[in-house]
Amino acid sequence: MPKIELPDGQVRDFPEAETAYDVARAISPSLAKKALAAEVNGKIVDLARPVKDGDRVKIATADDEAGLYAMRHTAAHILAQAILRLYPGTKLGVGPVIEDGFYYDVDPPEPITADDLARIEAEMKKIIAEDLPLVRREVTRDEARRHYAALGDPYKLELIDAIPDGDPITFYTQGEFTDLCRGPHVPSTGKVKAVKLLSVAGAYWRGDSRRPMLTRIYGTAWPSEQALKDYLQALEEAKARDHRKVGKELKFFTFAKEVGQGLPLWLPGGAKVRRIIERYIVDLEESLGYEHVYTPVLANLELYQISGHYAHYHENMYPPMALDHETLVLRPMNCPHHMMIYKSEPRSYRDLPLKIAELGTMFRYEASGALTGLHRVRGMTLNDAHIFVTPEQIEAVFTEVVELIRRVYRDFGIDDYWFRLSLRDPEDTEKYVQNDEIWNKAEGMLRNALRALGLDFVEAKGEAAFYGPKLDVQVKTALGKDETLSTVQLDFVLPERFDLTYVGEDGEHHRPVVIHRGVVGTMERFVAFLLEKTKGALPVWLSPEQAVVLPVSDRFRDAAARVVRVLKAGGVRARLDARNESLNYRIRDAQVKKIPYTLVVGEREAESGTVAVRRRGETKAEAMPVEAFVERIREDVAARR
RNA sequence: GCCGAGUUAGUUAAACGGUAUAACGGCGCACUCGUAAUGCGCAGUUCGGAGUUCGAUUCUCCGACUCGGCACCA
Repeated sequence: MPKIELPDGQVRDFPEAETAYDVARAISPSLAKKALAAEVNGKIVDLARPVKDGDRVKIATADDEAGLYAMRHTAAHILAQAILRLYPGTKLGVGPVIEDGFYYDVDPPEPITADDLARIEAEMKKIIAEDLPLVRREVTRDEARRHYAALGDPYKLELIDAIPDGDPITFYTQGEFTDLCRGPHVPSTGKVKAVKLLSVAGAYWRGDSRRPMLTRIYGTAWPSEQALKDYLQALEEAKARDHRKVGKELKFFTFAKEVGQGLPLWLPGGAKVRRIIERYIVDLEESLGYEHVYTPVLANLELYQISGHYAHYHENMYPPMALDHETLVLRPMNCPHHMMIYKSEPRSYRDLPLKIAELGTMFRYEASGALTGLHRVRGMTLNDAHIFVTPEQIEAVFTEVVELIRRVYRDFGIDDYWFRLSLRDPEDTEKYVQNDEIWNKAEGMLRNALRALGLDFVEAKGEAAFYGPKLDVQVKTALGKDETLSTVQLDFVLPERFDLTYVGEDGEHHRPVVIHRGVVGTMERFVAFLLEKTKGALPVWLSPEQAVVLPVSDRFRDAAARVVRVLKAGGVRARLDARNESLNYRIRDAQVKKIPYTLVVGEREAESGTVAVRRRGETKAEAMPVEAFVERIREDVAARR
């Protein structure tokens, strides 16, 4: 007589119930119909799984994460089944659920391209219409191996071998198709309501670039056609925010193959925004005791051999140039130069923390396939600083930097971000400087400081810099990809390698610790992020043009020009648009160009010394004296609106 | 770098292997206009190279770049 605890906390008797599905049926027939999976004691399982006395059971429908998960997981199996029907002999990799969808990695006997997706999708719809039940079966390792040996599928065999001893090995069968899978799944293929295949791409087997490349097919699945349609529309809207599109329309930046891949040209509008951001951050940092410097983008290779960059990072560096008696490299990072500034004179504990900052331009040889607009480039300028501290100062300075980051994000209106503590992968001996003691110490310190700050953060193994762990501040791009905007890194390695010292209170030499930090990050990525966040409608304080002044007709051209002069004298970035076009045309143009304020000057305004002010995105205009408008802009800028 | 798909005017797009187009933008002319597109006119080496063909924007090959992923990463 199983007594089952339901999500609302009530405990009920389900005399006949053997499975989660029985529980759903006993609660209500309509729930049984909608049921896709179940959560039993917090674990997502098939509806057909047995329940026992004392279990906590929640029936999952398409409205629940668990239900959607099971549905998309089954959709992945349907995809694999469809591919096997159309491309017999295809070998299967993995087919997991991802955010908003699923994919399956396959190795077909003939290439599958985007043109084939419609066919595969049609076959999937057939399988859904067949409403094939999914049957779970636990198998022995031997049986599983025999199954895939017979099919000649090396990938599944490898997956079987990777399952730890003692873990159950399960097969799910739907119709003629059986897949190695831990589940859970919906009860039958007909429960998958709306599917669509989105794209096809190459993906290395097990994420390893030394291993074969499989064909990955991405798809999405939703509980209804309408939900699918809404999702596809959201995808389209996301594309409209893409900084590559917006940046092109607003003429913020461009690329030219004659200049080079991944080397952006900042056009006047983008350059203006960048300069505003640069002035903002330099002023702010100087007010906090940072000292801004300039150092060259080239350096002797030796500098990067001392730092260890050449050993650990040379694949991302442009190759050395041997000239005269020097061998030079383009710098991929600014740190070594700042180490040399530290070393340029003896330092005392009284000098610390010493904050050396620079808008440092650097060049990294990024893989060609990684380049994406301004998000990933080969030439970039970083809002960089290196803070030299005593070991005792680490936590206080780290905290101060995190607070600076939060302040800057507030000023830019960025509120959707999260912290990632990036740690080394101790297994990866090639990437990371070897010194267990230092790593453990550094990682422990960061973790403690974050806890003391009371910040939520996720830990990510293998994301650290080669010389130390770091705190990354993560945001999402318009297309939904995670990206690092800011970073704070703890470094015990460079001070050693450069033999940095300071004289302590005791008169002895001590080793400082370096904190690397980028707050605004690279100007390229930051501006790209702002463009995507605002869809190009930048706040007044950042807009390259804050106001455009439109004379109603030529008769008011002089009056409008006078207004522009007053605005400019008042510090407003204003422009006259007296083109031989209709007023409506020029208003539309100003809206399309996302200019915050459009000012119309006609007879009424010319006589009274006013302007008719229309805000971006609004249709009503408000008349005010020119001086009042200047004041309004000043308020906007002061409030960083 | 790897897998796949693309590349036509400043931009977005069209053109069975048979005269290269349209819209927007730009420029010129007319209109002198009151809050999201006034009318008319003007301007083009189909990414580069090679090949197939009587003839290539279209087919084939090579290269460059862009896009979607993977790997890498601020």
